Amino acid sequence: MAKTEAKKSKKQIIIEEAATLFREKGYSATTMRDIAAKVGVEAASLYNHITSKEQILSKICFSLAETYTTKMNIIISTDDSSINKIKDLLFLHVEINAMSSPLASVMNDEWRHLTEPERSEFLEKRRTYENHFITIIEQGISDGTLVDMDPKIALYTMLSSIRWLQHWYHANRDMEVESVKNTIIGLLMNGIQKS
Amino acid sequence: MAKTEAKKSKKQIIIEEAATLFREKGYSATTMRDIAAKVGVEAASLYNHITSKEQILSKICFSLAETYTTKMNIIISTDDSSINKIKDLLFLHVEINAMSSPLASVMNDEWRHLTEPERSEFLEKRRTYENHFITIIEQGISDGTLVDMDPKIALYTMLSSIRWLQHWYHANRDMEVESVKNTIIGLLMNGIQKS
DNA sequence: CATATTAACTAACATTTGTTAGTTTTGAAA
DNA sequence: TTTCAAAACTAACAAATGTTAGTTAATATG
Repeated sequence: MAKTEAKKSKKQIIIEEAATLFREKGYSATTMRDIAAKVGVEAASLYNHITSKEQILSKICFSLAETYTTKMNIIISTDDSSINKIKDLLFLHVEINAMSSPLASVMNDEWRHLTEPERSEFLEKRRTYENHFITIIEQGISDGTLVDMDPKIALYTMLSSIRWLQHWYHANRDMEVESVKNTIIGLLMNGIQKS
Repeated sequence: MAKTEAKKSKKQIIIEEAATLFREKGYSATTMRDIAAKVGVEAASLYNHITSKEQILSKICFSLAETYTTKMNIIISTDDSSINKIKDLLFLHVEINAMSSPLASVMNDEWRHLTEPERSEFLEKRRTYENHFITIIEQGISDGTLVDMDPKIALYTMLSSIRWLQHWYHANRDMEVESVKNTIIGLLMNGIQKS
């Protein structure tokens, strides 16, 4: 009563438990009965709250995609330098992947199990996001703050480099969040080689 | 007759077709009937050559793991500088992920569907590989050629950064292999920031 | 208390799954 | 041509899967 924690809807609980299982076993290997057991309910009861297994996946993918898009728009609209925008975006990715609700893992690895038209819609969103990111990198290259390189390769390499967090972080709690953040961003910015 | 190409065993063909499907749809979502169709045979016929679906996955994971281990041992046994050893290992990873037989993708993403005892055996091998890699990084740090940083974080970041190739490369053939290689290694060595 | 809605339950369905059994075809060696 | 093993086939299995139908319990509202 004292606490003002938003009471989670059962639907939300189902989605979160499902996400945990999807990260652990993958979408296809996770059964509705697995999810039901985690929620503490019979499989058939899930259908009072969700309409299909795929809808769960869809909700996960699109809700996180929405988060990325929103944050991206905020960062774009500032008049920060391109290199700072990139740093901000990388921090964002590190945070989402490390804080590791399982959402990141599922969105990145299981989107391919979406069926049409959600699949195309999702890929379209991702493409748009990547294009915005690439534009920022190109600005950095042309204003001379970034090394001249293929921006696409740079983007994929950077984003990919952060993904291990979603699988590893929750198993390696000995590492300090701040330390992980700074090491990764430092590496991407300046490399591992002492100059 | 003129060509001395090793005639592939049917078992090998099955494993390769399966690997392609596993990369595309994931292990669990790929059925024995899918594999059979690709091979051009009925599902039951596969069992004249392999003993189970899981054995296929197992063969894929361990054969590539073997490749990594062998190459690692060669690189370790040279008296090259630690930074050159690291470069060699990164090149190796780029090559395996880019040349992209689907093996890399499957080993990295689907190993968790191995059952015991293969699963533990695989993880053990991976651990050993990583530990060797970390040792090399530590040498580089203590001899002053590498930036002082957590070697574990550095390792995971570097290896992870290369993984996008396994999913993207075969779709983006417009990029030149050499260009991709050099951009990635350059980025990891010196970062994206102009100094 | 009466009532209406929400959400749980049991039972079952139609498919799909990996795999086995038993049989026929293929193709090389004799 | 006969023979024999390798490898294909058809048929079927038991188990597991996502989902629906129909019903009962729980909870909030009048």
